[in-house]
Amino acid sequence: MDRKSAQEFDRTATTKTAAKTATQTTRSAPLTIGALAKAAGVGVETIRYYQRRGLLREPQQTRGAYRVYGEAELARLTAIRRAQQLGFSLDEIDGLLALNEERDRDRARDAAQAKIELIESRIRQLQDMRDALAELVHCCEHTDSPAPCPILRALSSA
Amino acid sequence: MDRKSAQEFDRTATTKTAAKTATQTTRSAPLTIGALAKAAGVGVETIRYYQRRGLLREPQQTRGAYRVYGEAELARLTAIRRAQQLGFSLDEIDGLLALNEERDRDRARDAAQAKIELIESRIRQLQDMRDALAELVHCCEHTDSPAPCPILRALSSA
DNA sequence: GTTGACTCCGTACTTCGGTACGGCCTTTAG
DNA sequence: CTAAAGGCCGTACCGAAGTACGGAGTCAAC
Repeated sequence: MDRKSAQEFDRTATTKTAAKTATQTTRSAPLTIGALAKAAGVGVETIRYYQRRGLLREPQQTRGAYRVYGEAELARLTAIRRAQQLGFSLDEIDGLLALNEERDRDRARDAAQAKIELIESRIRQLQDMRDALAELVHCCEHTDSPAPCPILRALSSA
Repeated sequence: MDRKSAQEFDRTATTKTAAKTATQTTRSAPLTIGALAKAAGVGVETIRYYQRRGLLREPQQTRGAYRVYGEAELARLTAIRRAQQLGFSLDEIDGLLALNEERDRDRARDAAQAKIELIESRIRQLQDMRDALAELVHCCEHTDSPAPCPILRALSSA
């Protein structure tokens, strides 16, 4: 009996795509979860984790007791990986991939812009750390030997 | 380590004589854990967490059933916070604060140098993300309206 | 002499993105 | 037919640095 699959998040999910996947997915490349994982370069457990999270649909089609995956799932995993490399979290990716390519350009651009700003603020933080550390190292290298370590002093001094 | 000195093991709550008579090193302000937390700008739970972790000693001195903290603990918490701001983990800080200011200068400098390199590699990663995102945003802003979003296309295209 | 704030202690939970384990079932190759 | 490989499921665990909670005890002020 089929698992009811908690995938009734109807976020206006482009009926076009839903209709096409039924015909396209099945006829391209039938994959087991293991084959899909290998093709996408992730672990089987990762796929199952994405499914639990609602980030990847469980395919409705099965071969015997096993689910059958296709190009749609592979494409989605690839998109997830790319978005991760751009710094998006899985939650953000979920939202991003639910956007409509034509109608939601503003939202996509805003998300990207916001992410840029977050990344840049993090970069500045890290640069501050690096500068402070570099200063201490420089100081350490230019202090004569019998003196206490300027780095450790910087941590402990009042 | 060398700061242990002779302290009375006074478990009875009735003796109040321990207040100022002791000629400790720098036992200036007797603090409860709450006062110490406030002074250090951390939460009480954080202090207790550091103690469990072995990063902060539990003071042997007590007033009644409560532990008494002093300048030493405050200084240590301050040092921990400073080291954290430089990007060190609590484990690393534990090691760092165990170093000897005179004898372990090399080790401190090496740790700082290694941390710098780690930070710089992280910065480069983030810059790559930012550049890729900026490129996409730029692309998005220079694409005519009825076209699909280049950002979303970049994620999903084959 | 009671109230209320504080302390102590142990434990569980948080975020994030997975990874691992164990048991059972199914599929498929030999 | 059988055995190995793989799939399915639920659950626990990882690391990092805490945060939260609950119960019991205690200190101090009024």
